[in-house]
Amino acid sequence: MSFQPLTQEPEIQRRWLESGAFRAKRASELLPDSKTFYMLVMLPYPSGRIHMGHVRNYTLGDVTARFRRMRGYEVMHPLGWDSFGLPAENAAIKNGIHPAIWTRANIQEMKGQIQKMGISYDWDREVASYQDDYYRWNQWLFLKMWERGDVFRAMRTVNWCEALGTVLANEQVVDGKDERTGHPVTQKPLEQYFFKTTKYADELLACLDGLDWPENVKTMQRYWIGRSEGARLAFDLDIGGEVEVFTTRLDTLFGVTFMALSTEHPVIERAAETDASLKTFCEEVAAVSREERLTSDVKLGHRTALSVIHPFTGEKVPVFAANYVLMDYGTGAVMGVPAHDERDHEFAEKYGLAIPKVIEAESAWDHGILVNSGEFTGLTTEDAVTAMVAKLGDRAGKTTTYKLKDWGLSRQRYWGTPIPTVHCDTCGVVPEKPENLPVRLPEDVAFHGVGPSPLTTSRSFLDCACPCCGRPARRETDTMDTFVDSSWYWLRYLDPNNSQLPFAKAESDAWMPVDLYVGGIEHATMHLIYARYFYKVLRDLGLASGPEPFQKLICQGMVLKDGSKMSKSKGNIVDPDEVISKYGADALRLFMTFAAPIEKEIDWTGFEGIEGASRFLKRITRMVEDHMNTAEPLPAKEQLSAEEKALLIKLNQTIQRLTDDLERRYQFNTVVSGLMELSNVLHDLPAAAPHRGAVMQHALDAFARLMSPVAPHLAEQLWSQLGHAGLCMQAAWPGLDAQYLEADEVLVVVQVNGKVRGRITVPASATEDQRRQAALACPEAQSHLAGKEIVKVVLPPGGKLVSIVVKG
RNA sequence: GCGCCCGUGGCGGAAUGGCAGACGCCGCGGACUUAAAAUCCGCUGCCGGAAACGGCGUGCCGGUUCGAAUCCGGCCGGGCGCACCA
Repeated sequence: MSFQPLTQEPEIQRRWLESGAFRAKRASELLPDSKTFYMLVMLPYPSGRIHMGHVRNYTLGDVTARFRRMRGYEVMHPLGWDSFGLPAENAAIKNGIHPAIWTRANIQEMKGQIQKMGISYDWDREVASYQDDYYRWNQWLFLKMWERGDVFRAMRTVNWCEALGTVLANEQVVDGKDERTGHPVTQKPLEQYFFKTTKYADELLACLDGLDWPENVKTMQRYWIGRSEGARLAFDLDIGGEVEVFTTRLDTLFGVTFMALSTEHPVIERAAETDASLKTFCEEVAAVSREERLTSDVKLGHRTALSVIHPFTGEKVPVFAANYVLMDYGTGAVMGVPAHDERDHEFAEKYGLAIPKVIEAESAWDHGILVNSGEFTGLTTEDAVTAMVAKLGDRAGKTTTYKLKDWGLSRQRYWGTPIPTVHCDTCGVVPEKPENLPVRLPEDVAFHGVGPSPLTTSRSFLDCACPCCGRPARRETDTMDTFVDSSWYWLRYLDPNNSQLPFAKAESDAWMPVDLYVGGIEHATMHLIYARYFYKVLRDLGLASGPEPFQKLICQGMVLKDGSKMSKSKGNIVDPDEVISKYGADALRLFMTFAAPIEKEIDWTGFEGIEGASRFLKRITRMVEDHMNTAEPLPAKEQLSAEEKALLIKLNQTIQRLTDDLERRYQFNTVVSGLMELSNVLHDLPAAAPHRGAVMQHALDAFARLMSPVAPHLAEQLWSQLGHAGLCMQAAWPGLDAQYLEADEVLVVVQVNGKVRGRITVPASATEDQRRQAALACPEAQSHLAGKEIVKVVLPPGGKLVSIVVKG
């Protein structure tokens, strides 16, 4: 049978599904000595169509899953849908259809496309976050976290659009206006729910060291967590009360000439009530948009009528409101030491403040020895901090702060998991009872695109009984950030039908941690921090074991077209379906695997690459067609011709290399080049080779299995043609035959002073001394040795090279 | 500004301190064909040479080593992330 992917691939996909070959075992079915492998790809958003980024991601995951199955592992390889979020709601506004209908249709469409790729997902484990048997467990976990004190409520500013009467996400705000309608957007404080992620900041930081993740992702997370050791110190206000600062340089305390407070600091807000010009200043700072803040670092300040008292000198220090002090880091207040801090220096120069030097060091911003610092003069930075903390008593203490923020999970939206709390006039905000879950999204809603979330207008949703006192109460209308959905989904795959718990611990103990997680670099911080945080919470709830969910992470590069990202607006999308309907799934998979190393970008320049992949598959097919099946056993090594032996050596070297590439190196592109090299050698075997039939049968049997992870459809077809009854994907990965790993004679390179001057062939069994003698005798080397003194001869391990060092 | 990653033929890339450019794409020559496509055979880093062969060569400069694309230091260029974090 020739290469006819368009008719053959669907047929083979049907055989796979009927045989249940993709099904993963439950914990109870695993044997004590079963080796398991959990292959996970990032949860996709059902936008409507798959794109080349998905194709690349899923192909590489599938190659690994299929390879591990053939290596005898029990493999978990599931997929689901990140199916809550804004686009569905926008589509509902635009087209007048319910988000659920839009979402369901998209999932169906994309699932069909993925199935055409021949990806070996266990579809019985498919989950979708918009379904209530998924999101009820978001709610259940929320209640558990509430009980443990891991959830709290606090004020936070949001992007508020008065004209639309709604809250907007950061990416919806452009130039301080709603990007859709152009209505102005302002900042408005709102009471919202938070997860206490900072509670795990230290552990999240410490555990990074043990993870087999790309270094740049780990670095990004370390920076994101932003641990900083320093001290807190309280200054007394002249009008009573105090202001606490956080500083990493308590040793510079005698250099303080001003106090800079955030415009949102409570002390400033109170002062602004009686100080009109301060109030104006604060409003001006607040009016600066996010983008402007990011591009400009001009320092602005406003001197208040307040002062604080220096704890050692007793001098009065003026208090400023300043735009460069962030309310949500440290205490929102900074002690200004212009001589030893770059930002404070700029500020002091601008406002004419004194800049007294109190540290002697190489540069102004370095640690050093204290000067002009009273009794602390002469101490080092480190000793001074300790001494000052001791002297200041209750007023100061060493402390650690983080850039990591608590996770604000409230969204004022319809299409998300309802937060399971109730507002009661008597009891306040109280959690819903677990037995009342799920709190379902109401159906009696309309989508206008104006005004608050439809949840706030649905009587059937709003009206409820207080879980504490039973009196009429109002349901919470905030829904959860969709990052909650994606923070534990891989555990639900393990037990998708459990109606008692989000998942059974036996299942997570059997499969966790995930052995390989593949996805885009864009999730380096947010998703991958939230997911790690959730896993630690789940562990502390007794639901999961182990500190970390994802042992190995690979971030695959983007698929580009002519150097830029494929997007609808640019009109440069290459549709995977089109490629499959012309070349077949195997050709696309092969090209995606071969084109570049996994972490690099691929530029889809044209169809040359896919043509090449298709050509290779045709060549392989022809080779099997031209071969006559035989049951004749492989003859002993001594009986084989030189070419036949060479072929078997190449075969075994290829098996060894591919196994290492797939098992240890996760280097997929060289798997394909290895297959191509082997096919070239098979192709070159002379027609008259004495044992051609048996040798080719042996080699092709192995070849079909070696190509099976990358081009599984054609591998099945060839496997059948080669006379095998079962599925190739269920056959064992080829083993190594040690006698064919090395040739009888090996090539040895001869270097003179580091340059290659000759090549000799010696028996594989040659001793070091024999190799040395043969190298020295080699004529090409001789011409470079004549008249020179041999200083030494180096024979590195491996025996493939002799390095001669000469002088004169 | 700070941090991380990456610089190899016309292109994608290979080389796990040991023959730089595997494998593929493009291109060129040939076979088959009335012709074309497909397929098959061959060539293809640069300079010199008819060839044998020689020289140069992995962004640049230096170092370690018998030996460096690979390790170390400095610089140049590109990408990504963070960005007033006290």
